[in-house]
Amino acid sequence: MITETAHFTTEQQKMSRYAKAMAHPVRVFILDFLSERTCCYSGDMAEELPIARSTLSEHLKELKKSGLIQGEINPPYIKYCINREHWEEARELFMKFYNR
Amino acid sequence: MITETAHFTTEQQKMSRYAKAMAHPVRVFILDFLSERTCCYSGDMAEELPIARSTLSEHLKELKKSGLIQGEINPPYIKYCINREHWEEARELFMKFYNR
DNA sequence: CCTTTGTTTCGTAATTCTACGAAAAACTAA
DNA sequence: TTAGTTTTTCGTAGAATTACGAAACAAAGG
Repeated sequence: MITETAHFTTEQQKMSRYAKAMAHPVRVFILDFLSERTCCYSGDMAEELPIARSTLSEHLKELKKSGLIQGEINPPYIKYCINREHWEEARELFMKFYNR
Repeated sequence: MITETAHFTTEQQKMSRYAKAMAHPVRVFILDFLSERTCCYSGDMAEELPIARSTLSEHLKELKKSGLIQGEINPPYIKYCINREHWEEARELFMKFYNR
């Protein structure tokens, strides 16, 4: 993997990171699901997905890593929601990218 | 990999495919580069990227597979350009996705 | 203290991605 | 025909992704 970031603009690097977060149907589903409600728990999504809970957990971790979602621990639950700040950043990047 | 597509909408599947195409800085660079001019050759891009030509070729293949670009053979050159139809589809999907 | 509950982490395995150089392909020009 | 140009395909290798079940965690309730 090329990590010589010098050749790419910050925007190009951010774009690719957000895109990577969205590069799996389960993760797009999660983002859709979360943006339809204020927040929800991992279990709510697990019921609607044909994957193991541990797998869902890994996808949630990926999305957290990208910044698009955040998880608030409230044991034994974890409340997930969209991270509006990064969502907005991604929105602007994709807007700018596609509208030309 | 989950290919039981029944659980995901067509839009979710398309989104994830377009996002996957954009999930690498080199490929974002290529899309940027192509959308700044009408068309160009593989060699034009190779000069500006710190990767082997064969690697660039693989990234171009990925982008072609996604539909975002197309290549017109004009030996010994291959003229690449944005595929406007699929670009527009991706644009609309990302718009709809992020604007809510 | 032990159990239950919701979730994550770990160990593991199969698949996919990224990358390179060497070789092949495809057409032109000499 | 031979040589030259541009680009892709192939063989290979290492890294990352996706997936699962078992085990671990962390707090609440009995």
